[in-house]
Amino acid sequence: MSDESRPRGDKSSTKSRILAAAITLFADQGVAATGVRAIAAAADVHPSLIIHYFGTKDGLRVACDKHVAAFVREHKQQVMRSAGRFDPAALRDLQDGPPLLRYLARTLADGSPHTAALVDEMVNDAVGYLAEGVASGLVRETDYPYERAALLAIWSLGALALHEHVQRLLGVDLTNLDGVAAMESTYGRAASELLGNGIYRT
Amino acid sequence: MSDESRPRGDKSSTKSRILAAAITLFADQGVAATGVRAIAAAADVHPSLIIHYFGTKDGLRVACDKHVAAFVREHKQQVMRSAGRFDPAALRDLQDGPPLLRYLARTLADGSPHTAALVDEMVNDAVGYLAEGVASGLVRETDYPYERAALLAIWSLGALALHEHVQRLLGVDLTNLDGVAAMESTYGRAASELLGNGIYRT
DNA sequence: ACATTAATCGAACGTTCGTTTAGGCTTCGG
DNA sequence: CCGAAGCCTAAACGAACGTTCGATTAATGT
Repeated sequence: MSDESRPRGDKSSTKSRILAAAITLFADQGVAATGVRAIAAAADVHPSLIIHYFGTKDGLRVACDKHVAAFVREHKQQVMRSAGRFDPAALRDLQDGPPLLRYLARTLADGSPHTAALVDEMVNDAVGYLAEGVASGLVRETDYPYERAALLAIWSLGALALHEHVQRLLGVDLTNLDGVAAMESTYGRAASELLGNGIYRT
Repeated sequence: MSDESRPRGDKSSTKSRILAAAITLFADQGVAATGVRAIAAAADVHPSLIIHYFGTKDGLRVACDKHVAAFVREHKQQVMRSAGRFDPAALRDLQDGPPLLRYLARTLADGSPHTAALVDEMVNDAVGYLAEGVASGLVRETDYPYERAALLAIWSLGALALHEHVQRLLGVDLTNLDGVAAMESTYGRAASELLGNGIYRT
């Protein structure tokens, strides 16, 4: 490999290689079940280097949280599939790299402060989106706009958290899908019908 | 001769005390983050006794899965709150004892075979319930009854899995609620509106 | 009364955990 | 050239992990 611009190996990449490996393993097995040694092996570095860079294992977890949160903040609408508009191209970044959405799904259920803040932001954004929809006549009015937005967000993110079950039941992988495929999928079809008409006959 | 020898101490059942402690701690901290020693201390028994009864820690986890699954099977409709009918009295058992719903919420996201089977059952039951609703004219028809049932189940269970966020956003604790309170809650109100009318203006 | 069996404890096993400490290399400014 | 600085490794620490083994106690069958 050619590396001459940076000191040892790849400099800027080592830290992010650790981060990527950590996100992958945390997403796959959970944080508590993943040891620093396994992460180090996956990143091809020495375990103590992780401590050197991130201080502690929990520091690494926080760094992962922040990294994923930063990414999701840039692609909020795409993550909230069932209630938003789609920009398929923006999700291309998800196809490669560490499984950020699977990591998010993990931490949604595990509960981290950063994820909680992220969810709060998404709900507030959803309130705005839905208000725009109401103003343009596309979305029904409601007496409880905040609660409606919160519930839509919960349902979207809950489905993401249970993506294994969604995959098994509906054959759709919510963590590995771009927006177009989501709308054309079984999940998207059923969601459109439910949110379009409701279930109860009027 | 079949069942019991109740030799030592008081112990209505030491085994079930261990099970209850394990469910509580697993629900609170996750399986991987909970040690057998902590469970043993909570159940006030010696750690090796857990191994003696359940063979291995994973055997204990499986026993917890089965125990929770058995309980949920008896109260299926109550767990699937947003899509079903309610029998408030049947949930009284949840107020005391180990936090079975919190444990279920954990394993829904963590993924265990028993939980997956349980979810599959609930979806199939929901198909039946919804078909009855259609027959009685209460529920809209659909071209995709299975997908609709699956998605409703996913949303209900997903909200349960994200109960911490639901609590924070809507002030409702889905793991500690009986059916009536669920319908009167912010969550129930928003869910009724969404599933009743949909969001999109027709 | 005695042998049997189940229930429970106490102590230790070997492993893995997260972390610490010390020190090699490499690169580079003076 | 040299010493400082940064990247990274090697070896080891104490604690906690899941588990094993053997002994002790109490109920049961005969």
